[in-house]
Amino acid sequence: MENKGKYYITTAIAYASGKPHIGNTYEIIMADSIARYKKLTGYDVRFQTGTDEHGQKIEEKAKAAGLTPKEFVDKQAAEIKRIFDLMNTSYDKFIRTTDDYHEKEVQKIFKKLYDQGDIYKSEYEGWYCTPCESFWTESQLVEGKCPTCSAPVHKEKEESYFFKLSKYQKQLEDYIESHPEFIQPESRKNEMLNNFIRPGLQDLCVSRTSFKWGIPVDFDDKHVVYVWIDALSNYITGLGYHQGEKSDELYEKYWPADLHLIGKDIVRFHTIYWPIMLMAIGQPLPKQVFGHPWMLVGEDKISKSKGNAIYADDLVRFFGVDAVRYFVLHEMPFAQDGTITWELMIERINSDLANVFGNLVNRTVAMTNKYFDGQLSKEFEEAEGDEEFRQFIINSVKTVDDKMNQLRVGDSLEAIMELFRRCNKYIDETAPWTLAKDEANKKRLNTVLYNLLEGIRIGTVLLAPFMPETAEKVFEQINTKNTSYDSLLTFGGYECNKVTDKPEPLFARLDPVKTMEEIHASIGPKEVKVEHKAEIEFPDFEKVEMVVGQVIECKKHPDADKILVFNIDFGYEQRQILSGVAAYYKPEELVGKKVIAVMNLKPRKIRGLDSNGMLLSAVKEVDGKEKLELLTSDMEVGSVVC
RNA sequence: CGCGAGGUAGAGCAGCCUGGUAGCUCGUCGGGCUCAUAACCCGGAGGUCGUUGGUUCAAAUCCUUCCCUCGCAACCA
Repeated sequence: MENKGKYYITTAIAYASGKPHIGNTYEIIMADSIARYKKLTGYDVRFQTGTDEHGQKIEEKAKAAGLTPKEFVDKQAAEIKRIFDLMNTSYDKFIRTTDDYHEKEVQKIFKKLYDQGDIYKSEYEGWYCTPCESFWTESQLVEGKCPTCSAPVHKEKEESYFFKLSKYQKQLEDYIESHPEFIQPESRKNEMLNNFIRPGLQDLCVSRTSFKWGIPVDFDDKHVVYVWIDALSNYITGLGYHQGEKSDELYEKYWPADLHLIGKDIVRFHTIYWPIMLMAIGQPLPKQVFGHPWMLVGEDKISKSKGNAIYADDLVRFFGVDAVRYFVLHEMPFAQDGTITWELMIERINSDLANVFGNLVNRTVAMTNKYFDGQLSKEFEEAEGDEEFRQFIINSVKTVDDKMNQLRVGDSLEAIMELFRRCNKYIDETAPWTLAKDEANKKRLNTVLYNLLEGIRIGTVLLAPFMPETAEKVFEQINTKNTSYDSLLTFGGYECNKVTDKPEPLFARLDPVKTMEEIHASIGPKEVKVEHKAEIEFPDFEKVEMVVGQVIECKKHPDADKILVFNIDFGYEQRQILSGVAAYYKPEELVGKKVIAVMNLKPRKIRGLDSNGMLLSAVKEVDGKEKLELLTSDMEVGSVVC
């Protein structure tokens, strides 16, 4: 096969603060399928992924876990790698931002930018709250005081290094405009230009003094390099880029990247900060950045705190690696968020993988055994419809290629399924079991089965980048070695080897009800993670003053969507209390209700209105939706709750 | 008027850029078939393409009004 040149693809590096859920895992599966497809079609591919291991959050999480940051990220990185391996992803390089060669290069890059005046030392000025040790912006302050503890704040300066993005703004804008394929999907391109670049780029804060777990700035050790320069440069340090010296061969060969595959939330960093960094160090820019959509569970964004997270290893345990790969790749639209639920997963496996694909292979192999003892010959007898069938199969190869070149992975898989559906239809059209009744039709029957096995072979070669293990199984069952991409360009590459005499079903059909029961039994209980608070003494509890009061008046907060403003009668006084229940109640339906309020909570302003207490309510997550009820009482107004 | 995405058959989506008979998968109903994993194949029912007005010979598609949903931001004492 002709060598089409090199192809360097990367995923974003995963933040090593927790276990990646299926939404995170989706990215590397997609990258893997693209990498494998490029390899199949004749590219010299390099595929890099890894972990982002610095930052305050990791520092804190490590502390909470009683580990050093390094011990903590070692554990996390191992877990992330395990999941990537479980998903059978063929990355060539797993980089960790704590790798020493990476740290060294980041320091050199930082120094280089500083020396040439692109990074300068300045001060970040903001409102500082001493008790909370936090900076706040003007707009975050509540009445000029700390929004968390209401303590007075003062202006304070934190020393920081800044990167002069503005210097490269014009150059970047020109690049983006003259390379329409650079940012994908295109809607993101306009977003970047209109919202960030054209209004003028703010200089970027690229160092921190507020935490220690990062790459030290080697000429100013109070500072650590903040995420941008550290994380983004992994794409070149992983290839052996050396600032100011000759880089490794790998770098010379593979850079610039052909594709950075990332989530849509970090498009900005990859299409603004990263290109500017590269311009500043005089390196070529990546050819394309694709911000893929997100995978949602039902209607919701996946989040651990919501408890709706679905993990790759659980999915694999129930469905197998390739079925999970198929699902996430097939189900994710190009530019719109996709949905995953256990039910959808079962449906897809049954209809596409078991019924259409698995069953096709099974019935074809079975007939080959039944009518020809498993071995066909190349003696053919044409009939009407054969040519159209062959054309359809060959056209599918082209369709898949078109779609893959546009990174439309889901559409590619759909085209492959379409091919298999066409094969099933061909069986019906030709009715091999009828041909088999008359020995005179032997040659014709041989032709029909040959066309089918060849269709399956072609479809399976196309499928291999997406479902590698399944493809291997099919190649074994139909006993073909002819699995090159070149062999797909003309119909007729199947060798007529003896097929397996005991075809195992590729995918078992799943009983939706039974499978869901099993899933609930196995996963359900674990999802409910109760986080208990520390034990308290009775006197602590006694400090809380709770009283029954009646709602006299209730209206929406004029400036806050989620908040209702209550006027509540406690018998001895009336109070205004604010509560964030607007999503659950209409104001008028609460008038007259007797609710329970905490009276001695420190008053606080919320978006301009005073709240002198807090209403009690019960909250629980039910079926992924938060359910809430304000607690009420039938007791007289003014009753003390204890 | 904070930013963004979206509203097309019971469900999930494509089509919209570049107007020209509304399409796919699942479900449902009916039929066919018996090689196969009760699978496969064919057909039917089901949509005034969120709403208003406009441009046009022609609008799901272009412009406009309003409504609704979902992210992000702010706010849940």
